[in-house]
Amino acid sequence: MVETHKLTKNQKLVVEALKSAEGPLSAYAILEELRPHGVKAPLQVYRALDKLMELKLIHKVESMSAYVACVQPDCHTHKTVGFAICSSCNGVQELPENVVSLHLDNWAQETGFVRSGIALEVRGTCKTCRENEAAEACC
Amino acid sequence: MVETHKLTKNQKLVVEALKSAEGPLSAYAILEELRPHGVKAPLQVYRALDKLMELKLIHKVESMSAYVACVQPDCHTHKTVGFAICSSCNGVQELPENVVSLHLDNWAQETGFVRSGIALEVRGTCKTCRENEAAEACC
DNA sequence: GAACCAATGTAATAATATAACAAGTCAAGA
DNA sequence: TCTTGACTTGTTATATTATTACATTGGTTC
Repeated sequence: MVETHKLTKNQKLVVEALKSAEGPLSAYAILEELRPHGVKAPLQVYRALDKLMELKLIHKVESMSAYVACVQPDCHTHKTVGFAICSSCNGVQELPENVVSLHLDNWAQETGFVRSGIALEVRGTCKTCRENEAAEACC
Repeated sequence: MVETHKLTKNQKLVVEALKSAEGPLSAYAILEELRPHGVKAPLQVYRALDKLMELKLIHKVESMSAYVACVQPDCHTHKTVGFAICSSCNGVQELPENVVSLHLDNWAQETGFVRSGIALEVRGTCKTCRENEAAEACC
């Protein structure tokens, strides 16, 4: 279990905002949401985000400049992290660790590159949006 | 062969700047480099970048907000693209297509997610930097 | 308490990216 | 040739994302 009780006030606020969000939030979206709770400046959010990423409680979706709470139960132990992002609804699904790593290990060994982390962002259209688009087109 | 002769003036300038660069360049770094050639505004660069990405002649390294010319000979046919980024020197190596795709296909089929593109950014330390660090530490 | 370290608050600014609109270019067809 | 329309361009202004710098607070250790 993660020791969430050690988090500071701002860190708790930020991680809770992300957990209760539908999808990824930008730093400034988080700021707006937390203004009523006394968070006033971008830096307060960014500092909390940095620490939370260090603790592997959240992730940054690089291609969106946005942040998500990790949904996988033992995510803080992951070395491999990926997302599937729907270009239509901006929804994000986490990719299980096993979809990626294997081949990379070989490549890393061959080239002498030592991995510390990975960002995998798959773009596409999710099932729901695809079905909606099909429904609109058919009639 | 790619039809580079169809590129507009700004597009040619931008792609050439990226090709002759050591590593990834930010949009504003490109702008500074091209000022002597009459490029004056960020939008001129961003528009060229957009088109070049559409043509698959260059790629964006999301986690650096920077852009690189594709080095793989048939890169414009790739659906899968990845980079290994050294956290020490910021150098970027392109990952061959075959290191990633397999497992993703299964996952995509299971979840009904239709892929259109992929951004894979592996963080770590490259061989050269690792050796340099080792040399510094040993004595 | 004094010294210290980490977290905080605040203001200012840097870096990255887009919106809005006017104007120029060029090929296809009347 | 003229004109229409799609596309590219130039320019200004502005939005969005992220960091620097510095003063302050709050607890921990000696």
